[in-house]
This record gives sequence, C-alpha cells and structure tokens, in this order.
Amino acid sequence: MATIKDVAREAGVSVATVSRVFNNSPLVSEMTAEAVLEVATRLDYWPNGAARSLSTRRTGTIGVVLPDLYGEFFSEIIRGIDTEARAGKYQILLSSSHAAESALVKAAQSMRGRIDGLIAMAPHAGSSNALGEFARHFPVVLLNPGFPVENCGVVSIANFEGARAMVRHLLEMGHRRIALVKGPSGNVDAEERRRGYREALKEGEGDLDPSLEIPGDFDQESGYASADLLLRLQPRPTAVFAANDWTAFGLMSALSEAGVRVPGEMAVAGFDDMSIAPFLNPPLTTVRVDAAELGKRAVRLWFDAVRTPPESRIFPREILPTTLKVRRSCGARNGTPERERAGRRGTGTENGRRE
Amino acid sequence: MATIKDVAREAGVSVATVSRVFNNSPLVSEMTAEAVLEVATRLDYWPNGAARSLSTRRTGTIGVVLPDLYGEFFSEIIRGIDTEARAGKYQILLSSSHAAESALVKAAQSMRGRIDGLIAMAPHAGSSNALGEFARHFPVVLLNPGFPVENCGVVSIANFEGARAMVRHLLEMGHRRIALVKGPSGNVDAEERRRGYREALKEGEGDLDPSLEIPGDFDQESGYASADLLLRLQPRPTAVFAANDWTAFGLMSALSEAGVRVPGEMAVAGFDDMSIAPFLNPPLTTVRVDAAELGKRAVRLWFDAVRTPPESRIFPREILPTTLKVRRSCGARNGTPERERAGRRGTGTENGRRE
DNA sequence: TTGTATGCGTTATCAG
DNA sequence: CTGATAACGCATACAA
Repeated sequence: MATIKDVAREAGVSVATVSRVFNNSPLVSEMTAEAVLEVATRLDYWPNGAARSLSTRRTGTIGVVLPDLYGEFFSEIIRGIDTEARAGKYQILLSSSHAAESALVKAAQSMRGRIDGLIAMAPHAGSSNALGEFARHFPVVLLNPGFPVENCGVVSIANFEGARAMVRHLLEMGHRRIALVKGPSGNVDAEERRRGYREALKEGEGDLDPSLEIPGDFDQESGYASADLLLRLQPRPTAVFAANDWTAFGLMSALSEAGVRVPGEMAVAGFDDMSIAPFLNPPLTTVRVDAAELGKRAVRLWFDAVRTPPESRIFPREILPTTLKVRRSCGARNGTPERERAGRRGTGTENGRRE
Repeated sequence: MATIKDVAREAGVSVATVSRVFNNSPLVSEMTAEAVLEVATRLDYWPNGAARSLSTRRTGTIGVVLPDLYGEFFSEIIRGIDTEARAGKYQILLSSSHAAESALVKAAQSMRGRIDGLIAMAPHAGSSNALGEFARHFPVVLLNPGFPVENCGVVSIANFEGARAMVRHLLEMGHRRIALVKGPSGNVDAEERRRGYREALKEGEGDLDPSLEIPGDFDQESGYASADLLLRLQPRPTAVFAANDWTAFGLMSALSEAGVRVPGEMAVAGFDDMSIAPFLNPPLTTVRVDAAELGKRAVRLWFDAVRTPPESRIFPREILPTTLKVRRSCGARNGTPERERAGRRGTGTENGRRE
C-alpha cells in the first residue's frame, strides 16, 4: 500500500508538501498540488487514518456503545447517530456491550486512541463511576441513563410525560378504569411510564387500584398472557395501557382470540410507535418515541461538547419529548383519524419538557 | 492521558516491558507484571489503539458499509455482524453509504488505516471496480451483490429458491391462479423473487399470466394499493405472493377493509419473516430470511480470508438459504400450526443451496 | 527476563 | 511556497 513517502518521491516533492495537499493547505501552489494529486491517484494513495490520528490527536470517530443491538428501537438510534455524525464528518465505532456491566467499560477501553469521545447507553448503575472516569478524558453523552453521572451530557426520554399524556387521553375519552400492563421491574423506562400512569390517574378521576397493574415484560408474549388477568378483573377495565407496543400487540392478539372487540369493549394503547403500529387492525394508539431523533440529539450534544474547551464545558441534560399518536385502538375522539401512509406520520401533541 | 512511558517510568521498568505485559507476553516475570499492572491501573493507562495499529499493521476492526441503516433487515444484519465480530475480538467501524454510488467508495477510503478489511453491501454496479481495487489491499466480503465482483467473498440470499418454494407451497395447497405483487423494478432481490415465482408456476400447473404480476414497491403503501388491481382480476386469483412482508401487510389491511377473508377467499404470502409476521391476524405465511445470519456468515467468510495468506486466498460465494414459514394466512396444510412464541420460531424446510 | 533502539505513516514546527 | 525533521504512542528485533 502506497504511503506518503512513495507519493513524495514519485512526485519529486517532500512529504510535507504531499501532506499539505491532502489537508487542503493554501500553502501549496496549484501546479504542485495537481501534480501530487495525479501521482496519488495513480498510486492509489490515501492517508493512513491511524498515523494521522496519532499525529493530530484527533480520530474523527465517535465510539458508540449500546447494551444490545436488537430491535427497531436500537436500529433507529444507530441510524440517527450515523446520520448526524456523518453530517459532521465523523465516523462511528460501534460495539454492543452485552448486558454485563463491565462490558461497557471494556468496550470503551479498547476504543482508546481510536475515538474522540463516546455515546453510550448504560443500563447498569454500576457503570456510573467508570463512565465518569472516561468523561474526564473526552466528551461522553449518555442515552437515557437510569442514574446520575457527572461530567456527561445526557439525553433521556420523556417516559413519564408520555405515559401521563396517554392516560389523560384515555380519561378524556371517558375511561375511568384503566389497566396497565407493566414493563420489567427495575427497568427505568418501565418505571417512569408507571409513574406517569399513576400521576394521570391521581390528577383525574381514574381508579387508582393496584390490582389494575398487571405484570409484563415488554414482549409480545407477556402482552398475550396479560389478557387473561385483564379480563378477569372485577369490574372489568374498559381500557389498557401497555408499557410498550410489543406488549400491546400481544394483548390485541389475545383479545381478538377471546372475541373482545377493540376498541369497542376494550381500548388498547401502547408506547413506542413502532413502524408497524399504524398498520395493525385496528391501528394502535400509542406514544411515539423518536429513537432516531434521540440518537441525533446525542450527537449534537456531543458536538457541542467537543467544540467547547474542556474547562468551560457544561453538561446539559436534554429530554426528548414524546408524542401522542391517536389512532383507532382507543376509539376515535374527533372522528376517525385519516389513514396514515407509510413514511408519513400524522402530527400530534408533544409531551415533555426541555431544559 | 497516561502513555506507556509514564507507566514505564513510574514502575521503574522499560516501555518494552510494559508493552509485553499488555500483550500477555510470557517473557515477563509475574512479579514485574503485577507491579506494572498496578501502576497502569493507578494511572488509568490503556494502550492507544492508533499507535498500536500503526506499529502492528493490524487494527482489529472491520469496516462495515451498508446502503442505508433503515429497517429491521439492516438492524439484524448489523447485529449479526457485531455478534460474530465481537466473538472474534474485532470491532466495527460503521458507515451508511447513502444511495450515491461514490459514497461507498468514499466511506471505504476514509477508513484506510483504521480497518483490516471491509464488509459491504453495494447496491450499485458502478461500485464494482472500486471494490475490486479495495479487495487487492485487504479482504472484502460483499452482501448480496447484484453483480459479479472479483477478489471478494460473497454472501447472497436464496431469493430465487425461497420464492419458488413459496409458490410451490401455494400450488400444493391447490391454488392455480396465484398473483404476485412485485418489488421495485431493478432491485436484485425483487427480480430474483419474481424469477422464482415464474419458475414454480412453470414447473407446476399454475397460471403463468403476465396480468397476475402487479407492480409494488416493497412498502406497505404499495401493498395496500395493489389490492385494488388484485380484486379486479378476472378470474380473481385465490392467492397472492407479496414480494416482501411490508407489501403483504398493506395487502392484508386492504383486503380486511374490503371484506375479503384471509385465507378463506384469498391466501396471502410474504417474504422476509419480519418479527411481527407471526403476530398478525392471521399470522403471515412467509419466507424467512435470517438477516442476522447473513451478517454472521459475512464475518466468518471475512475471518477465513484474513487468516489465509493473500496468495492462497479463495473467494467463496455462499448463498444463505431461506426457510418457508407456514402460518395461517395461506390456510393450514396439516392442521393449524401451533401458536408461536416470541423469540422462538418454529422450524421449517430450508430452501437454497450452498457452495 | 529485561532494556535499547528503530520503524510504523502523518502532521507540524521551524528554517529556508 | 517548500523541505528537513521531530514528535505522536506503541511493538519488536536485537542485545544484554
């Protein structure tokens, strides 16, 4: 593989000149530049990234560590990160960190010298101190952390506000007895959504009854299973809020099999707004989480940090608003919403705050 | 940030010794190693990746360039790549290449010196020569390319075989007039699936009628729209094979709205086996493409290449078999298939060949 | 078992 | 405008 030296020799100039050409330095005559470029193309030369970053102390890449690369949510986050990073001429060094809490740390370790900073999603509070350590060396932005970390930028999801808005909506629709199919216990998102559920019921006239809170696990299966308990409740609820869309899907399958009409006999709501949600039968009313936007914001925060001298850096905590998507699974409020088209999502009301 | 020199000085040894410790060299006494490690931990030292790869000419990372990071298919590919790469102690430098054909080349260019090779999905034949150029420098594996490229490993999808198997199945179920909702014209996968469709009809007793081939675009919307044409056909087909699951979803929505029972009046089949497919109403009969496995195989092929001296390298072309997933949307063959559980998929017959 | 010295491919500083 | 040359942080051949 041709190096800068080869090009210099072949073009009859010094390596410094070649370097200048490839860095668009104005300190080189157009004629020389052309000649160098010609030789470079002929020799199929391109600067070696490792050498370059060793010399400049910049790598032009952001490390991204996510707990797991499974599902639409994560793929959307990555897409958002990639899009925004590319727009800023940065690349992405990706790693999933497995569930183990030490994995995140190890992944980040092994990226040293190869990244200018980190965007990470850390499910375990145990990673906290290690992350703080990294943050002393370079900018770190955390995605929806369940614990406070110093010296890191943070983007979280308005789970609480989204859930509260959804339950408020159900109350507005006249429901009083609203069940909740919870997410896995210990999960930050699940916990916040439950808080929002309770808060809305407390504010409104809803039944705040512990027996209405059915266990769930964020998956289709647990949603399916929850229908059984749901239908046994006395008096039977008229609406269910599932902690995420997968749960809602399972729930709707089970209700359909049980001959319970949705939304007629039971309104169903979800959380996430997966791409399939508008196309279910009936289309699912849910809370939209714009995962790609989550990724984009993380990158923007990260860029802000990079462009700021370390001593005057601030560490903003941003909260990604969620949006209520009213579809048919909860009955129509103002007539039946128009049919949504693929790729085009209807508008809605934003829930959440910014800081 | 502490360097190897800092550690050496602090520990009272040479940099060579520190280096040996971090490379698990047996040529260092246990005592010294411990001391070095102690100091390293205290100084929060970790080898600089750029410097290391400059010296060793190995980076420990694979460049991954995909045309677009959207949707479950791509996220699964990435997951497969990541899983397998991590198992082999490799990291992933990710980049989406936009649709532009030069983008792939640029992305790969800018990765030079930072990767040991490339796994790419190149939708445009124009990238062909550039890829061949890369392949002369380091191992390249292509994902499902629509054109022949020299010196590259290749993993493609058994689109033809999968489609043929599906249509054969429909024929077996007694259907004779089977429509096809095509994918976008020019798309490799779409083209191969159509070939499989025609082949099966030719072999069997099906109607090989051009008017049965309805235009589509791989999305929900075009599937929805296709129902109109489908229902107008004279005589009306008893089954439709949609070129992918999204198309099938749209089709099923439209049929449901039109009051056409599935599978009673119209059998519907898809292609891809998206995660939601088993949970539709009725569950969708489709052809499973294991995208994660596609990614894994690409990495394995890549590993094979890396571990082989360049002169004796061969460039295998592997074809990922697809699997027929029989569910209820085409009617049951041997009674109703058992209900599938999330995360557990039923077995099926493999279609495709290996080389 | 340990240390010394050289090279990896660039950038950047300093002279010309 | 151009050219030497010293870093950058590490691995390794060679010496000890």
